[in-house]
Amino acid sequence: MMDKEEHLFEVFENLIRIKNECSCTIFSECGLSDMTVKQIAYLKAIDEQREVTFSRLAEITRNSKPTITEMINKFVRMECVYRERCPDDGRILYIRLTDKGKKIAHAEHNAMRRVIEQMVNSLDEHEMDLLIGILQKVR
Amino acid sequence: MMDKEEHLFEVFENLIRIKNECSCTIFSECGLSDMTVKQIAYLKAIDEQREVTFSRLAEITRNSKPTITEMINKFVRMECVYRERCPDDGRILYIRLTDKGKKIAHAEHNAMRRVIEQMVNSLDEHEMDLLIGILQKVR
DNA sequence: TTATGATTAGGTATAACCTAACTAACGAAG
DNA sequence: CTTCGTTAGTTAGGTTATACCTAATCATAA
Repeated sequence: MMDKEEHLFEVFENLIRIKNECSCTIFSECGLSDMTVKQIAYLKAIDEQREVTFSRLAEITRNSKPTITEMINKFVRMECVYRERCPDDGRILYIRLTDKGKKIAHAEHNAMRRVIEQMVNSLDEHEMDLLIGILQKVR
Repeated sequence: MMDKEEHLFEVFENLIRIKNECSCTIFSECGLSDMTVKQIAYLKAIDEQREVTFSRLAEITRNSKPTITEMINKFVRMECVYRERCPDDGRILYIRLTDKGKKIAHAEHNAMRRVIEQMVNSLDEHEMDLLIGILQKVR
């Protein structure tokens, strides 16, 4: 049994490697290999909220509003987000992700997609069913 | 087919989630949730080399020697590494990982192991064979 | 006119790097 | 066996950038 565990380990290492390669490709496609984990987390936070304002983001991330302004200015320089004024209330600005911002926020997700696509290409329908059946059992 | 892809995606998301939970557990077991990606990469570099010295690490990481001294002092404060003088040449110091340092360097690896262990517990031998057979086909 | 949302100004702390100068230890030459 | 050049690591001191903050200001809404 130990032997099988080892084998399974190698197989999964391989899959994770493929996934990481995909993430890296996506990040370098955006020309942002040096982005910090925190920055990516912030972009994700912006993505998850809809219609997020500066005050709201300050609340969520537990930072002061000037910190958020600074952060957003940086993201604007990086072309990841833009400001959109609320049509009903001129004081409010929404923070929106650009295509590039979305790409980064979804990078992990998309890397996963690419690996799955590779699977779909490598496996037949029967194997897919088997795989789904087996992996569903793991909790 | 689209439907199966979606299904497979969910199944894998679940596995990755389990793995990430494991990594987080391992990091917080070390009381170091705020470690940077770079620091972990450096610990891994120390782990991969054997008998690594300050000069060698400066070479590998393309930093100056004072930078390495500073970095190692920090890791010593974090109780991740210690210095060991070379018995044959008093000028040379080896950088060694403590148990905590090793734990961090191997965190990803160990998280993977835990997930595999969960698989081994959830699946019978036949299912394991099937799984290995199927996943090996993905390249 | 007061409250609210965002920005600006100005400041602090720390990280992550650097060069130059120093100390300790080795090893070969005289 | 001393001395001198070399090597390994450290210290001192500096730079630059990041990531935060408070207080004050500006624009808009109610």
